[in-house]
Amino acid sequence: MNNRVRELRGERGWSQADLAAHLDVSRQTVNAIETGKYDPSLPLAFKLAKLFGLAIEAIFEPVD
Amino acid sequence: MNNRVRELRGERGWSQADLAAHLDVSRQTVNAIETGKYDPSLPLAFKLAKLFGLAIEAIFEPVD
DNA sequence: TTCATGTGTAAAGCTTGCTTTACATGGGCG
DNA sequence: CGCCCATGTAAAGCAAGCTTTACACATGAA
Repeated sequence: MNNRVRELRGERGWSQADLAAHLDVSRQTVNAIETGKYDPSLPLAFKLAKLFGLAIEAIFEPVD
Repeated sequence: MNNRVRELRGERGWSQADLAAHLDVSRQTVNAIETGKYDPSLPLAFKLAKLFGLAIEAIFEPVD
């Protein structure tokens, strides 16, 4: 699963810690998602989509 | 998180076992998602969306 | 140089997602 | 009645998501 989280975060000038605070998760979780260590849960994917004002499909892409 | 999986499955005349086979998961996993025991992973949500020809947002709704 | 900030990573531990096996119930059909 | 099918649920176990604490490194500013 590829994602555009780092790019979208960068557009807003946010640090990983800033984004983590907005999502109410740890900074390590944001880092793990950005670096592809694991995929977010579905609820967290929805939080990201809402925060960035995008559809989940516009942020995440199943790589198969 | 509410979802329309049971409804969408019903429209196709599929059993939980049928849907599970299409998704390559166990029947118990389909049942657990339909009965709200837990949410699917993001990759499984993408599989459901693709199978039903819908956006993830059209199947799942964060209840908050 | 010293310090703060941002990022990457690691370990231990808890919770959630998913598996296999198994049993119970209800409905329809012979 | 006896049988099949669909569904619900439970237990045990493994994998994935997320936490806290902690350390390393790079960059930029004082």
